[in-house]
Amino acid sequence: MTFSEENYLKTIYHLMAVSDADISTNAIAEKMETKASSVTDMLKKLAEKELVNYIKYQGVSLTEKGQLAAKMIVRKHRLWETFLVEKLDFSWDEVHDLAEQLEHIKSEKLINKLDDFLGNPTEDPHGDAIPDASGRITKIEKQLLSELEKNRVGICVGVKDTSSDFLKYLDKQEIALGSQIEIIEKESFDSSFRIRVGTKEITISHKIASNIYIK
Amino acid sequence: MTFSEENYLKTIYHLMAVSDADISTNAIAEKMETKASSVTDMLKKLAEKELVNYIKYQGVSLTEKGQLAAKMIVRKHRLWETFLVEKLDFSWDEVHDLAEQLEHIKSEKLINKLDDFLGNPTEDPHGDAIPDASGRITKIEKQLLSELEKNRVGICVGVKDTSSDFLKYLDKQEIALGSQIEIIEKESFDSSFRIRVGTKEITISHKIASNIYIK
DNA sequence: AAATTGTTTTAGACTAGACTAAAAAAATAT
DNA sequence: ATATTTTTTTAGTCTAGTCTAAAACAATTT
Repeated sequence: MTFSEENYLKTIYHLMAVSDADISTNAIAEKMETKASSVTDMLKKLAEKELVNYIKYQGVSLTEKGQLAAKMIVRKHRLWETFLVEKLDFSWDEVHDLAEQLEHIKSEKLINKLDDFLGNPTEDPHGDAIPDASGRITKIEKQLLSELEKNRVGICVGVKDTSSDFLKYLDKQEIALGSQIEIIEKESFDSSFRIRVGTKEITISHKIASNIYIK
Repeated sequence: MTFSEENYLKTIYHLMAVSDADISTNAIAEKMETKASSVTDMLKKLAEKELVNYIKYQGVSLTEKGQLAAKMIVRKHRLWETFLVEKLDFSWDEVHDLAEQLEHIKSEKLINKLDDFLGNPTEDPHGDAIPDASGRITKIEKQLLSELEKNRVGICVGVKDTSSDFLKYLDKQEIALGSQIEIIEKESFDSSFRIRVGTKEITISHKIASNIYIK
């Protein structure tokens, strides 16, 4: 499987995780910052290899085989991210692009040994689940901070948006995985939140609150 | 720089280390298992980028810039090999192909952090020198086992041939980096050697003896 | 010095993956 | 129901890197 094929599979996998319905050519093109015509070409190729179910003009979904392949790429991505943060001391906003490269290294043995070396983690540095060697995923129960009631307290267990900008913002506010967060007030006018992080009190927008997972 | 460009540079670098004279198109083609015409195409491209000095029909050599780039690839290759053996518990005959992939990961920061994580090693698991971040190489004084006199004792500090077959043979004979080796007898008829490795006495051919470095 | 052999380069073709522009199909609006 | 807009596909072009076959050059032999 080529790098490009792997990137398409991964993108379709992530899109399927949020949409249920078949994935459109345009949705893939947009996410990958490429053109719809390029996507069509690749979908034909992936369908030929029985990695996706593709019907002209009707969108695409992963086959069992494609799903497993995609999970293995996600597994690699998240294990490498964990390695970079835990062992090489990278911060959580730096690791995505590097993992995008490392996820294409071809060796089952390597990734399984890396998994063991890291102590078989079930979540990556952003709180996302790491599929095991057979593709099984341990679901983490969590909810968005924005869904929490006033006066409730929770622990930050993940982030929805993993962009560098958002993660740097969280660093600045001293919000990290494991941080205790308490909802002090919900402002109905602009849906912003007054929260306590550790000992500090800060105000965050609804957009921020709806990108933080709490347990 | 593309993967392919990097592979050509690395090959030229390794050929220059053993030959002094300019490197021929055919030598590169043979080492890379490709065709001479493909090599010519790439040499033009590398010359264009001022990574090599190339004159039609006269062979090629690395420029300063090319040399540094090649060293950085070798550095990455050898640091990843060290990581695989030291941290992930791979054996020394398994790591070459994996390092061929990992050496193309693009990030200076990553490789420097990996270097630190490994304790800034100066040699890889085969006893080859690892260039530092600025390309400097700590020369290791060593000689071939085949050049040693009778009754001399030395420590294995490296191997010349790093093929999986040869390394597996050494494993079988219980020869590893750090093994003490004593020359018991040199057989003049076939130039074979009677040696003691640790407590065991074995016979090895001249070919074997001329691929083991001793200090 | 000419002929032969071997090496290297050129010319032209191929593939994967991207692109643009145009055509076809589907969805939406009137 | 027809017209318009949007989405998707097709057709054809481009680039990087490879290849084969032929031509050009260099080295060796006679």
